Amino acid sequence: MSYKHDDIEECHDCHLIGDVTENELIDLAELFKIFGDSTRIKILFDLFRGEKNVSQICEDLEMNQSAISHQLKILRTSKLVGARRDGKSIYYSLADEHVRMIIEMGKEHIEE
Amino acid sequence: MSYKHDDIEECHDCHLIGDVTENELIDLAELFKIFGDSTRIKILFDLFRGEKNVSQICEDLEMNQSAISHQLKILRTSKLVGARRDGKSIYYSLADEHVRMIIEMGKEHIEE
DNA sequence: TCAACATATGATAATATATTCATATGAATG
DNA sequence: CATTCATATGAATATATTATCATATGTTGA
Repeated sequence: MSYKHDDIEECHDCHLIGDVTENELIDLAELFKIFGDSTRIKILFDLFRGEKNVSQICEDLEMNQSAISHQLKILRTSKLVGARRDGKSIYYSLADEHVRMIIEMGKEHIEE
Repeated sequence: MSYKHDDIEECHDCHLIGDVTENELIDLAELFKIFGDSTRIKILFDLFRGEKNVSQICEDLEMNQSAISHQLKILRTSKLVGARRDGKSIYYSLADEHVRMIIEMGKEHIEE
């Protein structure tokens, strides 16, 4: 018996794993992946207590501005953070309660 | 002003982001990273309903045995799944309630 | 309008990761 | 004990990801 995939390519919308479609799982992995980088999760935790501009985040994380901006872009694209401009600065904040919940869960995991 | 990191290397045990140490966040990112791969999350969802052996997982995911085994090893190493041998087969299962909770949360996110 | 500041972005290089193939290990059975 | 089945593992390749550097964009105030 061979377990090779063999490209019979049924559509990912139709293929169920448990009771969830393959596509849904791919999206879910995508979401977890965002949290799965230490720079990004540090940013999220940093924003947990309120909005901050980029310079503040750089100082808090002791990382250079470009690296932070690149990761902020990923967080923005994934709708995990929101941004607002105030003068020269841009203030970032957690996007919604859903994100707070996931982070909250992370905190609990840590504190257990 | 420069935001370069500059290797002043304070210890990660001491550096706080919010009220959490850098090391704790690195570990947490590590955990999320495991869930952040579609093959691994498919395996975890597949195991959500009960233990399965490797061949069954291969069939469910339509993926080749080696790829599955490699990912199972990562899941084992991270203590997210447990394994038990029965004859020639090895049965895998979710390691504990903590894992189930995270997956449960994923399911909710999907079903919202 | 120019200079200074805050942030974003593109290119690159270093590193990590996943899959595949080939093969090894280990159990069962004739 | 040789063969077959189930799984694991090492090496190689392909791909993705991250940080850095250099530079661009956009804002403010002189």
